[in-house]
Amino acid sequence: MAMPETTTEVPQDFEALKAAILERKAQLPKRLRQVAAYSLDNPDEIAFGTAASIATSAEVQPSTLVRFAQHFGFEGFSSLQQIFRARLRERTPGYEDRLKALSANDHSRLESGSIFNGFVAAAHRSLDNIATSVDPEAFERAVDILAKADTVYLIAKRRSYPISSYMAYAFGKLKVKYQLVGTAAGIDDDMLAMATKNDAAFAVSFSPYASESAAQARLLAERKVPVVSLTDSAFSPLAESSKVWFELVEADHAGFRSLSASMAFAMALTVAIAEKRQRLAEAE
Amino acid sequence: MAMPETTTEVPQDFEALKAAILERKAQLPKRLRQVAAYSLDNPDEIAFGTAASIATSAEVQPSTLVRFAQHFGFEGFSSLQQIFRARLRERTPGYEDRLKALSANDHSRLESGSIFNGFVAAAHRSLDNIATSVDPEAFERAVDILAKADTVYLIAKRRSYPISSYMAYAFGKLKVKYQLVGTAAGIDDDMLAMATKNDAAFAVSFSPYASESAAQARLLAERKVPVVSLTDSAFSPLAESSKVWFELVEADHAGFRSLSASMAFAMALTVAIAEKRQRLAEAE
DNA sequence: GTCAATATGGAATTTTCATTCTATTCGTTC
DNA sequence: GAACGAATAGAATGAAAATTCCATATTGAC
Repeated sequence: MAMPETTTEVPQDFEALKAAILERKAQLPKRLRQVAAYSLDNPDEIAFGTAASIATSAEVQPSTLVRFAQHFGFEGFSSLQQIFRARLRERTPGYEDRLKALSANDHSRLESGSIFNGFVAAAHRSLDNIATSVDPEAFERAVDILAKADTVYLIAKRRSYPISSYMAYAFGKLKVKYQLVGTAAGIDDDMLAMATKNDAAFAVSFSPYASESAAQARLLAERKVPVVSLTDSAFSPLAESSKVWFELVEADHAGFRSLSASMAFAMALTVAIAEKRQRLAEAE
Repeated sequence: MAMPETTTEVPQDFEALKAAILERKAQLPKRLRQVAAYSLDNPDEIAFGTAASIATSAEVQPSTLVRFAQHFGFEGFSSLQQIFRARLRERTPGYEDRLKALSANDHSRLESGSIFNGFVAAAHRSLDNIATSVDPEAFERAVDILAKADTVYLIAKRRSYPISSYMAYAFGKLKVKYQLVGTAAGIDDDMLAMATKNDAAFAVSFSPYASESAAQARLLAERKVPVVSLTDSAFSPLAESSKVWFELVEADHAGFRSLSASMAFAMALTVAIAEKRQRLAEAE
């Protein structure tokens, strides 16, 4: 066999390997590129899995893994795997060390660093908060209402718009009928006019409240469309129109409120609804 | 598969195993105690080694390792080894448990509760990850590029759209000129045609990649408009068009990736840009 | 000191896994 | 559009590893 090992250097550590993969990714054939992407996206899997399990997960054949390794000068898949294992050995992933990593990767040294750290910390605080402030039974009721709805109307403006736009994306993927309300001012009310009591709405609004959202929620409530809402205050005008409502106070940094907890909440709600829908559909 | 042990509980994570070992260490026979000590002193070896290599290193027989594992209720050595591997694999062990500990508000009792907990834990993990994976100097460069831009073009589709829609909202409040690209397909290119090298773009794209986003970023890059991007893989087609790019892998729950870390990143970037702009304006 | 129960060492066995081999597909070039 | 070469899938192979088994040693009780 003609060994190209004198010309091409075999990467000896993970960084070198990563660089080599990125450099040559463009010229790699389809399946090998697939492996290349998988290996950099899921390095832990490569480290621990067996050739067979990795192959399944990356949707290639085991033999492809071997060929991939040989392409980069390794003798076989096993010797390539050593690189991925060494990577985990080197950096101690203990929890205590992880916190130190924050200061080792010292953002605060640089001008914008403290801003970055501040937002990450605020997001953490928000998430800690959410676990205690959301009542699981209310959550269950909310899921129930929205899962039984024919179409889910998503109401959100301004700062809460990203939340509902995520939900819209996810609902689309999950095949849940929805209407995103809050884009163009004019057509909103026409949309809402079509809602019946077999539908339901999910409204998000944080202070300062967008008065339209509250008005739209009230409109729906009057027409017996059940409304679930997420706000940052029990005094929110949304609360009174809602069958179920959640109070979720996001932590802030420099006056800018985090959205991480709301986002996590929205994802959980979305997936829980989709799951419940599936169960309901199967029960029929 | 082993029968579900009714009398002795099999430790399911490293912490539980460690506790069990320490508790029963005194009553263990000589060789098993030897293994116990070795396993807690060299957990990485257990994770990566083979039964034979570990046996040699711990100066026992391979069969002793199997006996040791069975002593603690595992089926064999391999299943015990999984615990040691999981310890290295899980980026931040502790959050799932911490949430369970918070079970005064016991979500997991209810159906949708575990979904909720799962997403909160995933968000926490993502945030831990972001602190280590974002290079502060790259962040600084990104802020610099975008702060000096006349107009910031925000490019995002699908799952990343909520990110840029938040940035759009915040930029509006902060009086930073921006253009949100990604709403209606038709007018996007006309918008981008107006971009000059005095502008800049921020593109977000996660796999599966929206090819439009990549194409638009390339278009801008060709016209010397500096592009900063946020992706979840070095393989993202965005990376090659970007002056600065960030790789940010969000943790997932049940296959749904969190957005919390990206959101925190976006907020930090937005505010950092606005702040820098103000400083630049004052300096004039 | 003897017996029984438990623990241990080391070989035998079985299982699992990486690698190799070959037929087939895919993509190019002439 | 035919023919060649590269790339790939999937089964076959052989090596390595985990586990089991059994003979021997050690420990503790009476």
